[in-house]
Amino acid sequence: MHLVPADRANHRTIDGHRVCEAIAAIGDAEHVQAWAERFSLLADPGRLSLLLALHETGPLAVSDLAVATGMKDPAVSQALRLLRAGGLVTGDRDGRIVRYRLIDPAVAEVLAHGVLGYRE
Amino acid sequence: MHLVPADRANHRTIDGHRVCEAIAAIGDAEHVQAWAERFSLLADPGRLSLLLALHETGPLAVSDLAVATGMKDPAVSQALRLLRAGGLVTGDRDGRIVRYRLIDPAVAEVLAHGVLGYRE
DNA sequence: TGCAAGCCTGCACACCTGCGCAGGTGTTGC
DNA sequence: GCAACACCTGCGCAGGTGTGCAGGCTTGCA
Repeated sequence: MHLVPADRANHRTIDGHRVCEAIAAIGDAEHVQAWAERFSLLADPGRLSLLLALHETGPLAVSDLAVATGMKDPAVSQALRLLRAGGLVTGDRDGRIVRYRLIDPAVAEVLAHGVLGYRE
Repeated sequence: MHLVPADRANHRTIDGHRVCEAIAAIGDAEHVQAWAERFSLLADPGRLSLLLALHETGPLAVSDLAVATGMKDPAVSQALRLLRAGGLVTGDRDGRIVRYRLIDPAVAEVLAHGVLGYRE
């Protein structure tokens, strides 16, 4: 395996073959970037609380989310906008109420196996 | 279930019982905070690449990680310091070489079931 | 029609973060 | 001792991020 890009080939390495394995493990840069952005959305307690509520409880209105999380409604709205821009949630309008729900299966998996799976 | 804290009890709610379910789903604030910090560490492409390399390949030296990720060694060192402070990795010194490895099982789970599980 | 509920937006503020450079510490080998 | 190597640290810059407030928009109901 010669996965080391040409611009780094002249660097010294300690375990050359392990470097190639590591490059293979990291994989596509765009894939890593996409996941980093996902995790960035999960990295705020407010947004994480919103996602947990939506994941476990299902469709919820903005004002109910505000009460459940203790956030103010502009903050909830702003957080949901970011989550919607990232493709993690979507909102269904019902009159003057908008109910949001989680639509990203990968994030749902992370919440289930990670956050909810490791709380004692 | 009356899980709504007293300071929010006077707010109007759309689905009162769902709010309580949501509060139960969110759980402990410290737990959410701890996971938000974990995700914050995963939210950088550089750190995420390092963690993927360590997770799949095992113990790796700093300079090898720099070659594998294309980062400069101060950046790798800085990233590893943050990951170490967060309890995600640890380093074993062998002479002038320090080999790092992933020690957080929850993060390993997220990497396996999330990042690596959802790449097609 | 008038009013309130529900939700969204814009703006300004302080804060934090990642990065690169230069330089430092400790170890190995000549 | 001296030089090369592996790794770490401090500093400053640029850029992004969360937050609060005030206000606007649309919908539903009397």
